[in-house]
Amino acid sequence: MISSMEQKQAADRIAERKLRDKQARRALIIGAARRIAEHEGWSNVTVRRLSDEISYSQPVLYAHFRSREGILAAVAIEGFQELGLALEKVRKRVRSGNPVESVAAAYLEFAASSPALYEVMFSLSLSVPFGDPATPPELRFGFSQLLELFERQSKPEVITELFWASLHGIAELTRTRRFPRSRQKERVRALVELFTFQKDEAAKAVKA
Amino acid sequence: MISSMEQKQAADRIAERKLRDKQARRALIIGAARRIAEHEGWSNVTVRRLSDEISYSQPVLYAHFRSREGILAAVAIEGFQELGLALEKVRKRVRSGNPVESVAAAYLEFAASSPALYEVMFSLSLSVPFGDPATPPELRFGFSQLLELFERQSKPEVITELFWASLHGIAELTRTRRFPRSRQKERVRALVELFTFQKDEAAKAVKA
DNA sequence: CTAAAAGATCTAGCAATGCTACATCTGATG
DNA sequence: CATCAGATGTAGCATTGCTAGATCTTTTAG
Repeated sequence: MISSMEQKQAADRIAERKLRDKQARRALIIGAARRIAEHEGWSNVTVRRLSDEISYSQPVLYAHFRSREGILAAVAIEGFQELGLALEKVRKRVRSGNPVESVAAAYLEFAASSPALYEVMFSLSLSVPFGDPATPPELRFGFSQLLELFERQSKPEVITELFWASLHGIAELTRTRRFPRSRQKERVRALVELFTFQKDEAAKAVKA
Repeated sequence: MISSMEQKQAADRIAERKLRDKQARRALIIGAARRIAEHEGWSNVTVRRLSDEISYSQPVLYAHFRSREGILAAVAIEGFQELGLALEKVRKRVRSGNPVESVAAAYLEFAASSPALYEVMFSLSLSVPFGDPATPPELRFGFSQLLELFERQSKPEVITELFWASLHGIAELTRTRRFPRSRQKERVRALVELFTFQKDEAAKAVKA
């Protein structure tokens, strides 16, 4: 009886180790994809190149992901997770100053420092409305960080969506070089001004 | 002498006709690409499919465009032209009401009614800063339409870029289904409110 | 009017890609 | 130790963008 128990445990250990190995390899694939994309663009992220990079044959990749697009989707989700964490960090840490400004800067910094990552996050159609329960939690997490900024406003969802859209537009048009980087600071300043609501709207008028 | 003259003219005629034919075929290619993209997505716009569609062999396409991407770029430029015209039309026609609102609605209507066209306009990197003289005039035209909306503001370029970024963000996040369509009207209303500047800022406060 | 030259168009094929059926090899099991 | 299951590799298919060379058509020149 004991022997069978021990065997069971041994089998479990083996299963665990195999799972760890598998997850490690999965992380290796995702990491390679990110690295190549960031240095040489997504068109150079081919299945053959990835299999080379991790020193396995191509079919191994298909044991981890359904398709090439599945790999990109995994990278994108990782990106959303990191973006959410970055925003949360800034929002929680900065007590002084305008939180809207801090979060906006953090968002744009994220997009600018990992352009390929940001690109894949939005070029894919793993897109489901945020309300939908099928939406991966990583996606909702980032949104919720923005939401907290405006929860005191009259229509938080609408304002949050608008704020996100503006940030995304700036990030995207900057990434594709349609906006000159030279005016970026002014753009952010103007954005923050638009989305900073005084408790008393009249205060602004009086001040001016 | 006269005979040689006549020959010259005949040769010109032929050259003209050939040019017309070539342009017509070019338009045919672009049209087919747009149609297929809008119905079946850009991944179905293959060189073979296009050559089928216009009843020519594939190499003919390369007499018109350097590459497949060149075809997409041509479609994108056509798109920018049409967007610019649509905005101009609305801006000039609507005298009553808020021009910012009309233009915003027209922009989003354009993006929503031709999602594939809008997609290719911004997914390609035919992207050069607007200041750059190498930028196709079609691209600058659309921007100039938005610019006129805010030319009385203190920093028209910055406000215009911000407005454009917001519109683009809304369009893109709606197209990829990250925003529920149900709140679209409210989003536009909030956007318009943010970008409508009273001559006297106090008026708003007083009114409230 | 006819032959040569120029130009337009097609056929056929290359290299690269995503993906997969099948063979092989390794390691766990009794 | 033999067997069997699962992991991994080999080899190949269909599709893609693109192009060299052959073929056919039109223009030019004698």
